[in-house]
Amino acid sequence: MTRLLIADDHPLYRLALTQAVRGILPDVLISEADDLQAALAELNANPDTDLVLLDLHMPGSHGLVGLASMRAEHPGVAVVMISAHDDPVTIRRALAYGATGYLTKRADLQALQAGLRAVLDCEEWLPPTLRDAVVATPATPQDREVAAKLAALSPQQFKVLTRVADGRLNKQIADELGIQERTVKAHMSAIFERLGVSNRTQAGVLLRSLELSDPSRSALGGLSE
Amino acid sequence: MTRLLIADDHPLYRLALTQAVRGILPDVLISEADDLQAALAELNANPDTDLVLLDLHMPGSHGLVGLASMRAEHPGVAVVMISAHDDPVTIRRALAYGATGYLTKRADLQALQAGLRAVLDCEEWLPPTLRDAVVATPATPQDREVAAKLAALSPQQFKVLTRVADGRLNKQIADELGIQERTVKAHMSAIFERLGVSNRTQAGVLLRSLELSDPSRSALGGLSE
DNA sequence: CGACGCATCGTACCTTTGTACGAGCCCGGC
DNA sequence: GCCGGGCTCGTACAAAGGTACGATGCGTCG
Repeated sequence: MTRLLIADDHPLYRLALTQAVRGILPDVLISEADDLQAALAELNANPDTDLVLLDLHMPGSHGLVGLASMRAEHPGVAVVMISAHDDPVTIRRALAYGATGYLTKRADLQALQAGLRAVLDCEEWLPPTLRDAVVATPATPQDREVAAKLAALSPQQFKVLTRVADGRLNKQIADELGIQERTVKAHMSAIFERLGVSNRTQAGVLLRSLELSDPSRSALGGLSE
Repeated sequence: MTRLLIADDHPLYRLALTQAVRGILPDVLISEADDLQAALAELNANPDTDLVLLDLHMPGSHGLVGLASMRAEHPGVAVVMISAHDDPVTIRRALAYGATGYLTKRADLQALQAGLRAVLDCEEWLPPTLRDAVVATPATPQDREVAAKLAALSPQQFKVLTRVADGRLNKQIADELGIQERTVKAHMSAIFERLGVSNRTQAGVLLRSLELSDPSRSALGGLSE
């Protein structure tokens, strides 16, 4: 049985996506989430999910952070980005960070379903109108490097990193993850080594570099005092 | 005597700008810089500079960081952004962070000179083709808030902040600025209070939120071990 | 002139961070 | 079965970060 997760903060668009999916896969299991935290929780509850449709901009996940989180914590789940912001550079970056495909919100039902079919057949898929432009846009060495570094982190290390990037203290992170502060420190040392940085501020900045400027939102969502 | 600084990492484009300026102001004093550090040094050497033409993307300054740096350290100097990336949202953000105008690199000589004339007369200026779109694009509350917070910092505090955002240690910052580590700590406390954050990681992330994703470059230039 | 903000430096103290040594458990691949 | 890696936890220590009191001199602005 195919299981699918739709992560988008727009209820109506979730509905439209759901119907589009059901049009080609009538008996698919579909979960929904309206922010990154809920989406990750959903994946934890259903690790056998086959595919995630992930909005590029939603609460708790701005830009490619959500994508990287899912790839890190659930490497076996395919993720397709969905966005109205169909810029070749952005698409190329999404692919560099492990996206299986990229669907534009401007696509009509037929185009959307064509993309879904391809992705469900485990093919990489891009909007036909943008494919040439994306192919002509190589991933930057920096993106490749950051993607490789982040891919080298273990799932738990990535969780720690996301909280570091929010400015949390080791003790707070330990409480949130239900582990001891010493363990957090052990993870931090491993993170520093694999990312090639020397302190938490640099690690946080590196992760935050996955964010994209979003017209409608600030990049400072998670800062807590 | 009018003094002007052209900050762009493209020598040919600097030359073109220089000639455009001389076409309307034959005896202007023009300095050049090819990275942010050089530009700031030039401003320190010539605090009586009237106007800076600042590229949106150049070494050491990606996105709006350079703009904010200049506004913080030299509030009296007008800064005009120059970029081929003429997105209304970006332009609106630049204005929120204190830019006097925005010139697009796609402008021809006449359009460029028209813009320069306006700016030299201390008028705000935008590309005519984009003016309507920009006016229709309000600054986000988040941008206003961040801009207000950064504007509340003193010049020296801003210098400290930029180095914190590069992951430097207090001691390193002290050495770079030629002051004692205790003084850096005093600045840090003031910075935390004014930015409404509680540690250096959050402060660094806040400043880095001014960066814009640049196709040709990574956002991690300043990370040093 | 007086108030204010800025920048600098001082002392003392506690917290947080980061490292260096170590360890045991579990799981999946060779 | 063995090995390696991830995840967990342990102790001890050095370094850095952050706070709370303070102080001085220097400009600017009303």
